[in-house]
Amino acid sequence: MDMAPLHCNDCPIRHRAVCARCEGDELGRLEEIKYYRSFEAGQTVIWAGDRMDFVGSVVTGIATLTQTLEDGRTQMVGLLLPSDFVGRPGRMTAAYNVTATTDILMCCFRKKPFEEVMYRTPHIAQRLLQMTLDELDAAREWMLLLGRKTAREKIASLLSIVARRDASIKMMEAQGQMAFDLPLTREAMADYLGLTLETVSRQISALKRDGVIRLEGKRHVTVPDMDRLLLEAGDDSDGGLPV
Amino acid sequence: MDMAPLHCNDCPIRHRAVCARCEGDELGRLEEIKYYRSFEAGQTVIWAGDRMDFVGSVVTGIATLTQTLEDGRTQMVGLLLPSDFVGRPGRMTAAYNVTATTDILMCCFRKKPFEEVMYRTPHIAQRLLQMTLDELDAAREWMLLLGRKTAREKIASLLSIVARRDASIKMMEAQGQMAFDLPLTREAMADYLGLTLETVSRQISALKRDGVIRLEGKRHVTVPDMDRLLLEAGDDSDGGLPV
DNA sequence: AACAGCATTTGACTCATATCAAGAAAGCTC
DNA sequence: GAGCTTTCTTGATATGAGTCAAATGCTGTT
Repeated sequence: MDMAPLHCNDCPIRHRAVCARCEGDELGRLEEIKYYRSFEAGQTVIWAGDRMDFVGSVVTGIATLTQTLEDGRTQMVGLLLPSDFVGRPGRMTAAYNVTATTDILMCCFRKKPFEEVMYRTPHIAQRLLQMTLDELDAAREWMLLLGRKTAREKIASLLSIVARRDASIKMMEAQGQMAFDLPLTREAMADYLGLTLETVSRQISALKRDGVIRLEGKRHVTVPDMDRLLLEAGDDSDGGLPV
Repeated sequence: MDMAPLHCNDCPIRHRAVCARCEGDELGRLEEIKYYRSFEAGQTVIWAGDRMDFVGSVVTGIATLTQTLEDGRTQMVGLLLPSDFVGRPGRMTAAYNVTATTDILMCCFRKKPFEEVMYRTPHIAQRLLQMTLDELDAAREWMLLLGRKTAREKIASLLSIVARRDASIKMMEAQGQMAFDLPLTREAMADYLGLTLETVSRQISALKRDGVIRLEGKRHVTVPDMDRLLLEAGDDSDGGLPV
């Protein structure tokens, strides 16, 4: 089970989260009002439409934002990784379902006190603006994927994003041979990519058959040649998200 | 041809744009550094990847943000209406193509001076954060549309968004019978919805045949029953974007 | 070891949308 | 207003991804 860090200075997301630009006093104000919550894999953090009286950051683990149509069709609209921010200052109700994909630990603030601190602390609003702009860019990249890419390109894109992120955590370049774990089930991948889980499965098999990837178990992926994968993803060479 | 307002107080987007929360002094600082540019329908404002040394707001007219894959497939990722902001403080190059769909007038600021004013003026950053969060919500709504809606639902969704926006400009409720002009060609609609222009045309014909809409000319749409259109759009009842 | 419960893969078939092609309508230019 | 060009509509056909169904493989349980 995750242990909550006692002090912000020991926090693994200290320099990437909404608090990243705060120092000394400013950090102190946040530290005073923060509290931790944890959720088990599979648990729902919030339902769309529910009253939401807190905001917060993912400290460890992975969560998803999803939207659904009345008849149950669902689309993932965000993948929340450590340091990502949940909730919107100035809004009463949640706009999306937030679900824990793995066990997660969140650093939370009641909305009201957070808003007050934010208005007194430009560094928080500045950092939140920067993070929101990054999310907007990521959302627009996904719009291109959802609207115009083929199933194979969608899968290759998802794999290369996961590979890139994994590389950035390990502080390596995303090139040559790479290996990583998929943090999502086939169904979650389908919801992310706007596909059915059968199509996801078939396309992963096809990429395997064509030597673009190798699989050990269902979740561990090896990419012998990152450039080849990027080619399959169909992005132009200056490629995509810097995740 | 559009005339640029001499003073911000006469500006049609004074209370909706990035300057909305500024008064007196704050507004003065922006007024000092602003300048106007206009573009004709069809002109490209910026190409993705180009160096971008200004930011600005659309004052009148409509522009689009698009992304493209190498082979020419293109996806619209944003529709810029009056008061929408273009460009990102802190970034060197444009991330998307910006194209004028109609003649447009833009209120621009060189990026450097704007950034300096913004850091001294919390009201600007606050307003920009709010606008960016709204855009992110809109982008996520579009992700649901692109990933999970049928062609018919996509068209109905676009029509209802245009109808709603038109109503909000005219300060009316979006219900009962409504009439408005489509600001986009069939091709632009296709790029927005992740469809081909033939499919757009067919689905519009189908909605007409089924009595959901009426057409006068290619561009003028009458919706006899807004609720029926919303039903066709497939959103749940608490429905979508408040554009 | 046998079994239950999932997640995943694979197969056969269907269907929605894309593609290719032609024609009609609307807008412009001279 | 004749002759362009561009935009839009419609038809015939192809195809990629969805649907329905069954089989396989894993995980954990008793």
